[in-house]
Amino acid sequence: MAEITKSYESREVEKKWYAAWQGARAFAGRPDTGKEPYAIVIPPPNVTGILTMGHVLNNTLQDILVRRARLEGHAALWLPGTDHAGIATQTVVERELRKQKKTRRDLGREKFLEKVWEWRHEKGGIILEQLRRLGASCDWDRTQFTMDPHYSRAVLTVFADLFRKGHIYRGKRMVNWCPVSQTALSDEEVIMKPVNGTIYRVRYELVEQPGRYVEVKTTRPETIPGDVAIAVHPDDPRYLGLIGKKVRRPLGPPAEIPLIPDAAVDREFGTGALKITPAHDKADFEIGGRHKLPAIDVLKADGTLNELAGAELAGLDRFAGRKKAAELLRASGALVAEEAYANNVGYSERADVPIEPRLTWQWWLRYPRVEEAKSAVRDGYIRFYPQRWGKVYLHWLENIQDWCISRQLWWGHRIPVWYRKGLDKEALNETDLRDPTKVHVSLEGPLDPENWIQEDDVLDTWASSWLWPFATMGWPDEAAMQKAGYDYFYPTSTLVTGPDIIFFWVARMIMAGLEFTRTGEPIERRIPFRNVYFTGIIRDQQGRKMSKSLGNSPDPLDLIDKYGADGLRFGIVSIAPQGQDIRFQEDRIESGKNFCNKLWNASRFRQMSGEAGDNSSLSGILARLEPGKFDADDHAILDRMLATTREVDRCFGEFEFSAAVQSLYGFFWNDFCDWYVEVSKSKLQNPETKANCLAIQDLVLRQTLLLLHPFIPFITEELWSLLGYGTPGKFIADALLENASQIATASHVRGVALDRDAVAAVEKLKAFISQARALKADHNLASRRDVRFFVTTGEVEWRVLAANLAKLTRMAGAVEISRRDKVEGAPAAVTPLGTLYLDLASTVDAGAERARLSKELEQLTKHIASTEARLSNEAFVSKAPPAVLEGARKQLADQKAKHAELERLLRALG
RNA sequence: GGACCUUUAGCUCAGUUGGUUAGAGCGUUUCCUUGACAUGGAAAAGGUCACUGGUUCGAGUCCAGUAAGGUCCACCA
Repeated sequence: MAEITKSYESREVEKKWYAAWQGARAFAGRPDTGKEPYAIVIPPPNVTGILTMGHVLNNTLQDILVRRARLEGHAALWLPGTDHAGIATQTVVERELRKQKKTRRDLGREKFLEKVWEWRHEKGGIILEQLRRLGASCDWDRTQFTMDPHYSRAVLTVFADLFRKGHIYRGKRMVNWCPVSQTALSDEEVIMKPVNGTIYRVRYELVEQPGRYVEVKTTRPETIPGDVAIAVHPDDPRYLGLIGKKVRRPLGPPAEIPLIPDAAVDREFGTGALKITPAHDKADFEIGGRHKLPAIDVLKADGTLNELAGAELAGLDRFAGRKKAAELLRASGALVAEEAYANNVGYSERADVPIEPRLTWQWWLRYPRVEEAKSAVRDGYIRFYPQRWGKVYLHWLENIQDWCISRQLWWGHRIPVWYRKGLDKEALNETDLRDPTKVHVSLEGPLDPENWIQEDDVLDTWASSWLWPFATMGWPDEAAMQKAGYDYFYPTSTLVTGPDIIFFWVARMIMAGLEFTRTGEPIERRIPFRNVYFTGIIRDQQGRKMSKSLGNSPDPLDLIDKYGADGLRFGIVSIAPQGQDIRFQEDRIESGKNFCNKLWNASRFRQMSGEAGDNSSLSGILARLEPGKFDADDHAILDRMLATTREVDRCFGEFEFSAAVQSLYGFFWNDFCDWYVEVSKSKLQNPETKANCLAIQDLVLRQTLLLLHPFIPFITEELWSLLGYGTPGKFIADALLENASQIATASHVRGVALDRDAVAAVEKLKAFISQARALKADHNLASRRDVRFFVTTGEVEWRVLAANLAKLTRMAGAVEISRRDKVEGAPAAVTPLGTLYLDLASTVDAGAERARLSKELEQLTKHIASTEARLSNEAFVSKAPPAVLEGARKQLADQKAKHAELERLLRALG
């Protein structure tokens, strides 16, 4: 067995074991009918992505789940991959082209796509390499990409199927248009931002009554040339006589437009009169439609004004146009007033510019399985953690709008629709769309392609990633599904993702799963996953979201270099409570590293303490236990080990990862290292107790490594091997993690009858030691190891002390602890095992001593008063449960005994 | 406007169905390089649990309200 070195070198160990795992295909997800399946599909990062702290948290949690599943004996699969991320990727490649002063249109569609593929092969998927550094145990042989041929087939199959079922249609509607990317966006890709702008009060002159005006307030004067009416509320007395009259449009080509009544107008807002610009506002479009008014589009696709806006505005960008429009209005006297105004403006999430409501032809999807998707979560087939996200999910589904699935991009799945040559696309109605002589929809395309023209648009990226849980497992190809183990692994177990994509992705995957998998079978077979764990969002210390633009996110790879992958994993999990956002603090990552160091050194101590005996299996270690030689510490550490095992079990059941980590941390550091290892030091010097003590250490270390392995896989694998717990050619993950009752049963068979009072006994010993150390510290003797203690105590207590005397003397840093009948004039402390005196050769400062004891007495008196008050409350005595009552009585008795002893000590001081 | 979350030690957070004197890590003070670990050990200081009411024998915990901060959805030009 190799020696455990003085310090843990994460870099080499991580490299070594990751290569070993991959070489042995330890992460392969293989269906095994003798085992329970456990599957996770990764939320596919953008192929352009690089690892962020969010990814670190998210993927660490997935790795923890899948590694734990392996230890529990499941056939586990973690399926990785990337998303083609339409806009993001196309933008990256276009940016590169721009450096060569080219646009994608210069290249043409085919050449441009070649460039994107080139880019993807060279630079895409860096993030998957980075995940390996983190220790992610994905089945890399199965890596998926949403533009892979078989995945694309799944996407197009779904399109054709939904088209055939009538869920997909083409329509000219108001969409969110991004003038930078020059494509339509779904509602989910638009984020509202408060913007400080200007609102303009503009007057429109009545045609029949020159000199009389109707005033409106608008934030967008540049769209006035697109006005087709002024609307007022039908019951608004201010405008009663004016409805039906005409006003002159104050900007753009001269026109007379009517005043129309419409109940959608808010009388309270502005002047109560609203300019109607159907081409540039959703509400206006609806009002225009009701009154059969035309829509005049004054903008081009790139957001510049066109000739319909008039000669002065044409060619200007919309923001420059706004200024110019205000100037023109001012010059003509139509601008009555302008004031600062804060309103909410929709921004393109990707390009970060205001979106333009724009009337265009797009493909739309009426979502399938909406009701069933609600039921899946409402009725508990799918569980959300934390549960409250279920409400957000249901609210979205209640108010669901059709999904605009077409994008005016090139990078993506081109919509499998062909139009008969010579047809006017714009004029196609619903009937034409379903007429196969006019419109062809299929994966293969028409047999006579020369007579058809394919749709230019591609599908929204999310219209491919919503199929992720089953398209990654071969769907819809039977042979591929067979090979991937679809029947075995679907539905997957748990999805780990951020709540920010609950609509984009989670809800849509549920609907897709319900619609496309296992038609006719019950809902629990068709859902894509059984649990969804929503992580928190990682924020910086000021509480801001971590983002590239703010530059407030540390590079995870730097953190790995600095603290090790295990340190990073342990740290990030320990600060990520369920369902709450996380304020990132690097010192928590550092403490993750420190924990690894502690684990390393405790193992080192174990190795240095003596040769093992059979360490290679649980039963081997159990056989080395000598139950007859157990003392209270042996009982207590095993009891705490089982309790921790149970607690970690519970945490996995509830997805409480940080609680699991904290429990393991406390157990290992405090119970094992600070106490058991310390008491071991005297037990190991005694040949009588040495072997049993080593066996107990092995039992605890072995179980701790197993429990910790999902969280910190590298160091646990290394120690597992160095301590000889494994067998050659096997990994720690090949072992089976026994639960608390299995271990208890197995120990029982070996004659170990765990003493449940031992924990309480050890607590008393700990209190005793603590008081002894405090006495020394109070008298500036903490560094001295030649001090003597005396104890005055009863027979029973002394027997406990005597049985542990060697350990206690060492732990207290004393040369001797002995019993006396009476001690006078020495500093003293009242412990649960008797009164402890520090043997001070020098004279005691009676004043200081009195102050110290008086302070303690004073506090104790307060506690006694409150306990007495409770016990003298008749209502408490009659209504509290007996256990609580008895506890209070015992507490009072203890407090009073201690009180009496303190008083006696004070009297003795004189 | 609607929904949700948060408020506990200087900082970041635990606190599981209401029950002894409210915990951890970091930070702070003092002491310690003793053969696993100074990435460490020991001792200590530090909290009227945001506020106001209510329920209860008993409230950090349950209920109502208030305040502050945050998130999501909808959105009036």
